[in-house]
Amino acid sequence: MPALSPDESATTTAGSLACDPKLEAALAGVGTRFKVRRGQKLPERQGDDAVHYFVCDGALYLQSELPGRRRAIVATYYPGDLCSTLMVGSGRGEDLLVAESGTVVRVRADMLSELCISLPMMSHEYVRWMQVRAVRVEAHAIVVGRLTGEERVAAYLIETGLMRGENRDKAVHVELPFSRDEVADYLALNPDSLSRFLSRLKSEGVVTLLGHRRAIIADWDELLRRCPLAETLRAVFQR
Amino acid sequence: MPALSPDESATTTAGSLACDPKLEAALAGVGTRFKVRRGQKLPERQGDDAVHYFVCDGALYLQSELPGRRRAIVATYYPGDLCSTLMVGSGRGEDLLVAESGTVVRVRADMLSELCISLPMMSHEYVRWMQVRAVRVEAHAIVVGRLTGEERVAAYLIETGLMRGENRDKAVHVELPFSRDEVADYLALNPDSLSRFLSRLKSEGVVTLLGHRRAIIADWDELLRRCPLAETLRAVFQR
DNA sequence: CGTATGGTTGACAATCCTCAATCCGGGTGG
DNA sequence: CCACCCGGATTGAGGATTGTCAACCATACG
Repeated sequence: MPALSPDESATTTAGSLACDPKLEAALAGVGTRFKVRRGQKLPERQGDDAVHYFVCDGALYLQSELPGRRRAIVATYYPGDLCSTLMVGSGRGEDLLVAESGTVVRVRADMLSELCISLPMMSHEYVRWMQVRAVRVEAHAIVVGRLTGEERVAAYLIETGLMRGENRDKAVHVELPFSRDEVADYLALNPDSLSRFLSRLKSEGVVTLLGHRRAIIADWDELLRRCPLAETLRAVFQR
Repeated sequence: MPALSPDESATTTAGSLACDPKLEAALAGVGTRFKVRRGQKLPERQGDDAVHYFVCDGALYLQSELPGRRRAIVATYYPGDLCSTLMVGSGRGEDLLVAESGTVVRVRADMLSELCISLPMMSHEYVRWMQVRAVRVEAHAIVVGRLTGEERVAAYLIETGLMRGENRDKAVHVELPFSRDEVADYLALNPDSLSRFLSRLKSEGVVTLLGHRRAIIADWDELLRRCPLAETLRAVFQR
């Protein structure tokens, strides 16, 4: 068993990862729990208040549109993550979108603040969410800034494998939440270039693609060797 | 007065920016206040505990070294910022360094947690620090991932101008905390390329460089026009 | 079974990196 | 006060990587 492989004990199917039910219940008590569909844009305000989205199921991402058909996907939110819109401004082209249909709990910012006072464990958890987010974005900044195209693709597969992969007889199966264009914008790559790098990994037997949304990482260790940030990613993307 | 210019009321010299004295005093009460010199590496542990550094004066940065002489500078910490080393692992090549000599307060992680319980305002501030940090790194990820070389250089000058600039008869004077190589690694650029882009901005009369560590942004508005992320940077780098 | 959407691939262009030569500025010693 | 030297900064030529555009292919869906 390689040290960096996804949790072997994970037997749930991808997309229905466990997230602390006590937290979810506490948040649902002061917020609204509802289903979201892929492609849906989540409002960053409720009236005049900022809101938080707790991901129960599915996946969200934060994008930023730039002039000239450039888009950056800055962060991905997985089940158990809290996405805060306190600093999101759609006036600056930033939007929170649903990558994979699922369930979220929406909580108004002031409600969460109150909850943090009445529930000390929530306060602790809130800080942890923010820290995890900061550290993940840092790792992501290194990926898009200093890695080559092929290393970036490896980094994405490692991230997704760690967050959503299942171990099946030495290979890792992953359901990919992103479309090609979304992966490309997440990795700051052109979709054409992304396709090339993926093809290379395919032809070298590291991964196999089943349809458009399912990948089998045949050689996990080889994938790790192809990404200089593998160790950091493991520390940061952990479920 | 351009809408995006650095605060006109700032009369302090760069490097001695104001940071909330009450916060600083509260932190100094449970931590250690000391001077740091440029180039110094700050330990990320104190015994077995993680620590936080509150920047009173000067500037810090977080770097990550990669195989093959690649280095990424992931974040810069200005006066008033709190740098948490909870997730920094020098085992993965990450280090916290001093860009500009100054003063910091070091607080052990458990001490800060206690302070957050006894002082509700500190808890609120802690969350805000983490959020600001995440949002800045997000903006930075867009800069290094999706902007062209020249746009990145403009982004850096805007960031530094907003955080440390002084308005003097329509121009903005800035003391740059980073060396050339550090700026290059912060922008995910090669030092040679950085030099080229700076020369272009110089020859076009947007900036003037005085010595190696001092810049005069002659045409602030033009600089903003050259960076598609100017509006976001203003929202995020604000003192 | 046809159409539509999205993914792949090839040729070429643009951008940025690498390496090496040159330049400049600041300190040192004559 | 000036010549010299050293380290960092600049600049040029050439190469590597990635982006662009267009044609082709596959998969999904009615």
